[in-house]
Amino acid sequence: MAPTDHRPLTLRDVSEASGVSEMTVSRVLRNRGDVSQATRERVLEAAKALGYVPNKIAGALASQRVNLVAVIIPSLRNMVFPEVMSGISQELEETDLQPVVGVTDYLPEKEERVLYEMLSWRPSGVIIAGLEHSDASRAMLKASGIPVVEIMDTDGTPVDAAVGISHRRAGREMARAIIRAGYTQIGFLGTKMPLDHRARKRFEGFTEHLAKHGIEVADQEFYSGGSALAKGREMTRTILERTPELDFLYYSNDMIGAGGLLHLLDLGVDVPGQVGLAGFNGVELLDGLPRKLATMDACRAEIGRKAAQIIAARVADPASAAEKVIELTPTISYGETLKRR
Amino acid sequence: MAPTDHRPLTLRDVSEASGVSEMTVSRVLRNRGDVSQATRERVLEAAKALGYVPNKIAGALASQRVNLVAVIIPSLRNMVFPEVMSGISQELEETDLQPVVGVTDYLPEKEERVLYEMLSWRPSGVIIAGLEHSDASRAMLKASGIPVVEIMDTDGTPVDAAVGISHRRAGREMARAIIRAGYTQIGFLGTKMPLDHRARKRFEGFTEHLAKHGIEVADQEFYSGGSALAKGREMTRTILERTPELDFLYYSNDMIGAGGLLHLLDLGVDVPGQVGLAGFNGVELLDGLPRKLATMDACRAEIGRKAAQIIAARVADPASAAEKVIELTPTISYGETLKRR
DNA sequence: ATGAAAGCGCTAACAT
DNA sequence: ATGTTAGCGCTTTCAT
Repeated sequence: MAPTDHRPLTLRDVSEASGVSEMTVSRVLRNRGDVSQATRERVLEAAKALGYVPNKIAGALASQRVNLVAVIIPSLRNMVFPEVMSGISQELEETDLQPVVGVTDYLPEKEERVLYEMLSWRPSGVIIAGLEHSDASRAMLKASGIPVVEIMDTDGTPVDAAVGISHRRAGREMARAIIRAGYTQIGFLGTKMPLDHRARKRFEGFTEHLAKHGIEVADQEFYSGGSALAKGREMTRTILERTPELDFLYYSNDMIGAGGLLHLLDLGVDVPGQVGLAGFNGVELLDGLPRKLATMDACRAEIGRKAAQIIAARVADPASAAEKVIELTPTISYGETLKRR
Repeated sequence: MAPTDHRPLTLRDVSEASGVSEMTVSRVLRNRGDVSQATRERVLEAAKALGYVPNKIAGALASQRVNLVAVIIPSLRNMVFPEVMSGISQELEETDLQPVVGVTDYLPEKEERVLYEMLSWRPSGVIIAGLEHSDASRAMLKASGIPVVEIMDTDGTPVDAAVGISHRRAGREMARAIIRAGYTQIGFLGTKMPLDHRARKRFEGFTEHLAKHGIEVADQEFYSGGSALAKGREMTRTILERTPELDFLYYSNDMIGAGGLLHLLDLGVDVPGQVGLAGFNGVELLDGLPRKLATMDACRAEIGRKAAQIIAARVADPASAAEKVIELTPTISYGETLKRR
C-alpha cells in the first residue's frame, strides 16, 4: 500500500470530475440558484463517487454565517442538563441550526474560557445556564452581537433574554406547602456548592417564607461528591441523629431526597406522618421508588425548547423583538412524602 | 441609542488600536514567535479594551488546523455516555484539543448525518461509539484521513482503532458466575432496542455460555421508554407472574435491575437466596440501594481517557502507530444479589 | 443556467 | 523583533 497522502477533497476536485465550474458545484451542493437537472445529477454523482465532504470552515468564512448555537451548561452528569439539551435539539431540528455543547463544571473561570472558545467560532446564538457570570463573560456576550438566552433562572437581569423558573419562588412555595401541612421542625439538606446559585436561591426563598411564619430552619447538612443516593442516606442519618426532633427534610435535589427516603423506610420511620420529605427537580427516577417523593418540576425540556425558539426566531429575523424574560411555573408534586391539606 | 451596527472586531482593529502590524498582533494572541515584552503588553491591552475575540474560522482556514475532536455517541440520557465524555474531556484538557459532541439517538441514518456535519468542520480526530456503522459512515471515516477511535466495544473490526470491552465476553462471564452460584432457571430482561448492538452482544455471549451447560434462558421480557426504574419493577412483576420458577434475573442495565430489586424487596422475596439478580454497568446509583446489585463495570471513564490519548498522540505525531484494539477487562461485582462460591 | 473575480479574516513562509 | 505577501476553500456579486 502506497502511503497515499490524504489531501482532503475540495470543490475543485468535484468540479474537475464533473466538468462543471466550482461555482455550479457549490450551487448544487447547497440547493441554491438555478441549476439544470442534468448538471445537478452529474455533480451529485461526482461528489458521491469521490466521497466529497464540504469544508464548512471555508464556507462559513465566505458566507459569514455559522449554523451553530453554543450551549453552555455546568455539567452533563446532572440529568437536568441532558434534558434541557434534548429540548433544545428537538426544537433546532426544525431549523438548520445545530447545538454545540460546552461544559463549565460550575466554575466561572471555566465558563469564561468555554464561552471565549465558543464565541471564537462565531456561532449564530448562545444559550447559557444561569444569570450569574463574570464581568468578562457578560461583556463578551454583549459584544458578540448575537442572540443570547440565559436559561434555568429568572431571578436577576439577563444580558439579552432569559427563560427559566424563579428558584426563590420555588423555595417559597415549597415552604408554604410544608407549613400548610403542619410541619414545624424543618431541616435542609443540600450540596456544598457555593457556586450553584439556583440551589442558593431556592434556599433563600425557602427560609424567607419560613421566617414569615416565625419558623427557622432547625438544622442543615451539606455534602459534596460521591453517589448522591448514598450521600442522601448518610446525611439523613447524620442530621436526624443530631436533631431528632426534625419532622421535615427539604433536599436540594431529588437524588439525595430519594436516598433519604430509602433510609427512613429502612428504619421503619412513618413517612410522611413522622417525617415529611421533599426534593427538587421531578426526575424520572422517582417513579420507581417505593414511595413517591414530593418534588417540584423544573420545566427542563420546556426551558430548552423555548430558548431554542427564541434563538431560531432571532436568527431568522434579527429585528424580531421577543419578551425578554419568560418565567415558567413549576408545579409542585406532593407525591407520598408530604402531607396534603 | 444609535443602532450601532455590530461588525465583529478583526485583527485589523486590534492592529490599528495598538499601532502594530496584524501579523504581530496574531503572534501575541497565539503566543508564537518572538515578540518584545513591550509590544506584547500593548497588544494585549488593546485587544482586551476592544473586547476582541479571535475568529477561529479564519484561523482554521489559514492554518489548516482545527483543534476539535468530534465525539459521536448515541445519547446523553444514558449516564454511560456523560461518564465517557468526562474521561475524554479530562484527558483532552492536557492538550489544546476540544471535544465536540454529536448525538445519534441510536439511529444509523442520524449517525451518518451527524458524522457528515462534524467532518465538514474538519476536526482533528473522531471518537465514535460502536463498531457498527452504515457503509457510507465507514467510508467517510476512512476517507477523512484523521485518527478515528471506535469506543465501547471490541467485538468486531474497527475502521482505525478501538477501545472498549468485549460485550460477548461480559455476557459469558456473567453467565459463568450465575451458573457457578447454582442458579438454573434464568430470565433475561432488556431494552427493546434492536440497534443497541452492545446489549445484543452481551445477550449472545450470555446465552452461548449457558448453552455450554445445557441451560437455556427460561423467559425474556423487553421494554422501551419511560422511567427505567419503574419499568424494571413492572417487567420483573410480569416475568415472575408468567414464569414463577425463575431463580435468576439478568438485566441489560443497572437501572432496570435496581427497579427489579426494589420490587422483590417490597414483595419480601429472599434475594439472592430465592432469586438472584444482576445488571450491567456499575452505575454510581447502586451504592445507595438497600442491597447492592451485582453488576459488571463497563470501564466508562477509562475508555474515554484511552480514546482521547490515542487521538492526542496521533495528532501530535501522525506517524505514531498505536495498538489498533485495546480491550479493557470489566470486573464483575457480586454485590449482595448474586450468591458467591 | 453558468462562469469569473474578489475577498471573508486569518496564518505560513519569507523578508527585513 | 517585526513586517509583507500570498493564499486557505469556499460564497457573494456581477457578468454572460
